[in-house]
Amino acid sequence: MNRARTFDPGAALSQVVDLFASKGYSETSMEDIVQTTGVSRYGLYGTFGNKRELFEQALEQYAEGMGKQSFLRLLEPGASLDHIRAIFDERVADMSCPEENKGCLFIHTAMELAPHDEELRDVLQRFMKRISKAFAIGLDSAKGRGEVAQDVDVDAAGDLLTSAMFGLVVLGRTGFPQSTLSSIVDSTLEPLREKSGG
Amino acid sequence: MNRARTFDPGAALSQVVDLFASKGYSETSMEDIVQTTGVSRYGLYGTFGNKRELFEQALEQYAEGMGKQSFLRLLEPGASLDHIRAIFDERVADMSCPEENKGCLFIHTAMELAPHDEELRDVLQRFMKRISKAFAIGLDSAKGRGEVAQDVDVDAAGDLLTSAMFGLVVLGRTGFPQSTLSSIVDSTLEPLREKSGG
DNA sequence: CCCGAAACAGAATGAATATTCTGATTTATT
DNA sequence: AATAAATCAGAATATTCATTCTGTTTCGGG
Repeated sequence: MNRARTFDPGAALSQVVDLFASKGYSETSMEDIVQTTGVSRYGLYGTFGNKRELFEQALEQYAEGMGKQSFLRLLEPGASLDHIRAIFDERVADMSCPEENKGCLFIHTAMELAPHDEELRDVLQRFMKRISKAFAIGLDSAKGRGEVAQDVDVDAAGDLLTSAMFGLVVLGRTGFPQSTLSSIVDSTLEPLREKSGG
Repeated sequence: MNRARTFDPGAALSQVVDLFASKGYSETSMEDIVQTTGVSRYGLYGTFGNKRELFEQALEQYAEGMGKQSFLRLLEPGASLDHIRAIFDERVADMSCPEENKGCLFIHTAMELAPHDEELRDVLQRFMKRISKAFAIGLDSAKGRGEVAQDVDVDAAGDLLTSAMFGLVVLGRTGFPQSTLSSIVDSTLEPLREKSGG
């Protein structure tokens, strides 16, 4: 009886995620979203609600994507310091490719929306805690492999790595070269490492 | 012959700095600025140019203020690790006072404007490099006092601390408690410290 | 093959925004 | 005191934005 939807909501949301991650909330207009996704206003509002709700769903898909792409590995038994290093290296690579203009939906949310949107702030905080926890679990696993020093507090180090990741993105956005970002990653991870042959 | 200006441009700019630092560029309207400063549109446009130019001047005043308030100490001969710690603690205190809603004009500039405004990106990069350099000089001084380990590369560590400061602000904005932020500061600075009595 | 419910494309709406304009007001000099 | 230049407060303008509305098109069930 009804006409079928002509777009795939998941695919459209992915494109919306990229837009918001690159430009943030205020600088991304519904017109941008219509143009980029090819979905009509009717479809967007009917499927996702208003802009604010669309952003929330984008944030959730972004977090899920980050989890699957990067952090799930840290929860597996064989997780090593190399896995953690790889997560930072991917982030550095993203930031060193200016034409792709990848940003960070977490930072945009924190800076633009979190202070006056309690719900988004809580959602964001939950996601960040999940990242810290994943780092902590990965570090614990790496400790078991003798890669991380025994005296490292993995929970505290998890928060440290989460925070460090955001700092890295901010420097990447201001155009610092890949070499600088990589050096910061080195400086961040080096102190955690078990000194071999001391 | 002419009527005198009824406002102090420096004081007005200070208020504009606070507005932009708290809410960023897009979310701060000229109407906000008129209301907060009490300065008429005529006065604002006549004195500072358009919004973009006003922002640039705010960014410069912000950087100067940060320098005078925080980083100049690191250039003096007696600079110690405690001075560096104090800079982070002040930042943590700012972020732990939600009603003041202090933000960071550097991060807002990096996330909102730097990718598509080459001039602001270069200005911002210059300010960040200055901060890294100040940290490096402070670390070198602290090294001379035996507080920082001899094998620390102060230039690399300067970049690390700059990046860490931004990560801290992002976590502060998403509502993490002061204890978490302080713990991250501990984890950041601890590896630099000379091990006493080893 | 037709009907109606749902989706489509895009026009319409109303609010917000950056910037400019206007008439009244002030003040240093004559 | 009178003048002219500059400032002021706020109205006017033109644009952009989020959201809603409208007439048209599609397509499953009778």
